[in-house]
Amino acid sequence: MAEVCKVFERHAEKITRVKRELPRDDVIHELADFFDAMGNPTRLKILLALLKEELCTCDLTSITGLSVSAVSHQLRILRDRRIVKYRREGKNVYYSLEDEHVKQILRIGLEHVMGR
Amino acid sequence: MAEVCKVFERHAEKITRVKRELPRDDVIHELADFFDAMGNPTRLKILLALLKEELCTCDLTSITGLSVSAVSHQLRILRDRRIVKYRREGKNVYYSLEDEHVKQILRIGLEHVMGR
DNA sequence: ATATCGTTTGAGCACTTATTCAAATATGGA
DNA sequence: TCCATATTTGAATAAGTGCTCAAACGATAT
Repeated sequence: MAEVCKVFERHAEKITRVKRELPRDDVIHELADFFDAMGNPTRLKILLALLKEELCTCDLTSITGLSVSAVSHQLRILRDRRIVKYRREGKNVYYSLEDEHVKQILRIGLEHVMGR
Repeated sequence: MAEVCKVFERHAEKITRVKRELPRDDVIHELADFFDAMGNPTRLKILLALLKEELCTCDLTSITGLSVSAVSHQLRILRDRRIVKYRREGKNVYYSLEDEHVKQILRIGLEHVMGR
């Protein structure tokens, strides 16, 4: 790394300013994990389904067409990254989207890919 | 797959409704690719830098602290998925964010991880 | 044309990740 | 208690990903 080109001298100011204004590395990592969680077809399908309404693991299995185990593994990732929340009701565990941010991002993303 | 549990019978209506309202699979894949592109620390750092201003490959190398090659590879992914656009000016290639959707999503995402 | 600078590309490799399978756990009912 | 249903978990594996290195490309200047 760090085979800096001559541009550095000309752009030095700009570069240090941008560097200084950038979020801390741990914030960047956390945000990357957040987007990464939505960046997989299976997990995204789960999230888009939950954008409609609360659903249990079994519902999501039927909706995605995957095995119960596969869905549960993906749900764990979404839980760990606080993108979905859940509640137990008898034998079922119901999942829903964590907050408005998640919903907004899903809607804007949809708009983005639909409109082109 | 498809080892559907008994819940299916009770939730049949709900499930088919959600299924019907879900975007087409190709749309979901495209959207997943979109989020996936932001779901990597290096690429995300590049995007957050570009949220501040237009920058050339070399600037981004210096900002990320990675090799020119590594940055260029990641820029290719961001280009292919239409998350950044670019223009050539002499020997330099300047990159910037594709549109308002991308900027909005980055800002909301930041809000999401910062506020907790 | 030759050289230099900035950038891109392809191959290769270490590392990560999504799914499957088998087994474990949790809840409610007979 | 024992059983069925719903869900979670861990190990294993096949497929995918990010980086490095070496080479090529494109633009400008000499």
